[in-house]
Amino acid sequence: MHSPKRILFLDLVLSIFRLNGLLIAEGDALTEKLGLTHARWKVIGAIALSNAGLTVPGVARVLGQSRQAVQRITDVMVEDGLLAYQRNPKHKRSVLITLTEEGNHVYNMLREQQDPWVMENTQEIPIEELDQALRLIRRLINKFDK
Amino acid sequence: MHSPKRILFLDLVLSIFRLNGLLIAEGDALTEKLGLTHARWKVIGAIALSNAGLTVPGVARVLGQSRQAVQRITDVMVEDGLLAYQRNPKHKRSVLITLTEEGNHVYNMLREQQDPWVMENTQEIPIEELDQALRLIRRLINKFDK
DNA sequence: AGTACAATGACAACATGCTGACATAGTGAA
DNA sequence: TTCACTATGTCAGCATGTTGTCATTGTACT
Repeated sequence: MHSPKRILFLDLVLSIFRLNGLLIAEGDALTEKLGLTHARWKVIGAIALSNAGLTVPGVARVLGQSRQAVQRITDVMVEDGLLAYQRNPKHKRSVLITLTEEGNHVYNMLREQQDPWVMENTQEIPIEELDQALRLIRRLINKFDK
Repeated sequence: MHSPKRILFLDLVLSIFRLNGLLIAEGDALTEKLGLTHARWKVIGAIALSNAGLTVPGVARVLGQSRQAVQRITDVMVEDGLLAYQRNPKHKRSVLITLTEEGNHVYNMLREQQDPWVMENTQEIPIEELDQALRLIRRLINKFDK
């Protein structure tokens, strides 16, 4: 039962693993000077993009990770002065995470690094191809994320 | 500079992270009964697919990982009786990894689990879409892997 | 109100990945 | 042959992810 589709799908899965590793390495290299790691810019990005403010489990849900993993990262980032915990009117213990002034500054620098990187790597790729690939990946995400 | 392409690409990157996590979870669930983890079936798969026999750094190159990470996994799998190290005529210290009888058995069971899973998850996806997505991902892999 | 269930923080154990460092083995060029 | 460079095994430290557990807080239903 070596249907072409089977081979293709397994190849796709392995390629996702591979690309994931490479993207993490790219992200780490890109943000090394900012003192960030991939785990940290994922968190910073999630918080920066949220208007209302996020709790730790909220960030975890956005990123599709365990709340414990996110908690560990945010605790360190608060120590480092990038994030701050603020009282949450909706919950006695579950605080809201916000970017400090320094966190905002780092986020802006992150954007400055990221923009040319994106440009460089999508230049010769038609937007339709990106769109199609994204749609397939989203389809798979929905299939596995219930 | 919020071009659609920029947004699209960042979205794609985040989706790859997300799908990667979900695929690992799927793989772990699928192979739990076999006593495997995602790190182990990646290694088993790489070795099973190689004709000539692979060394530890060889597996690492195939999987795009550090040789140290692979070494740690294979050492445990040898202890568990799934893999065996064999003398390498080409190198005094760098042994070849082979599947033991039990390793082969586990690999076959892995295939039996995997096949219906692949079927189930690709049923309504046209083969052309899979192919296009794979090609884009390969293109990105080549861009980042030098 | 009371009670069961879900969500959260906190801590621990563990699996995996990375890099760095060092000794040894293999390779290729002078 | 000799010597520099690369490849490999090995050990260590660290970052990040997962799951499990327990106490506490929120929520929803009766």
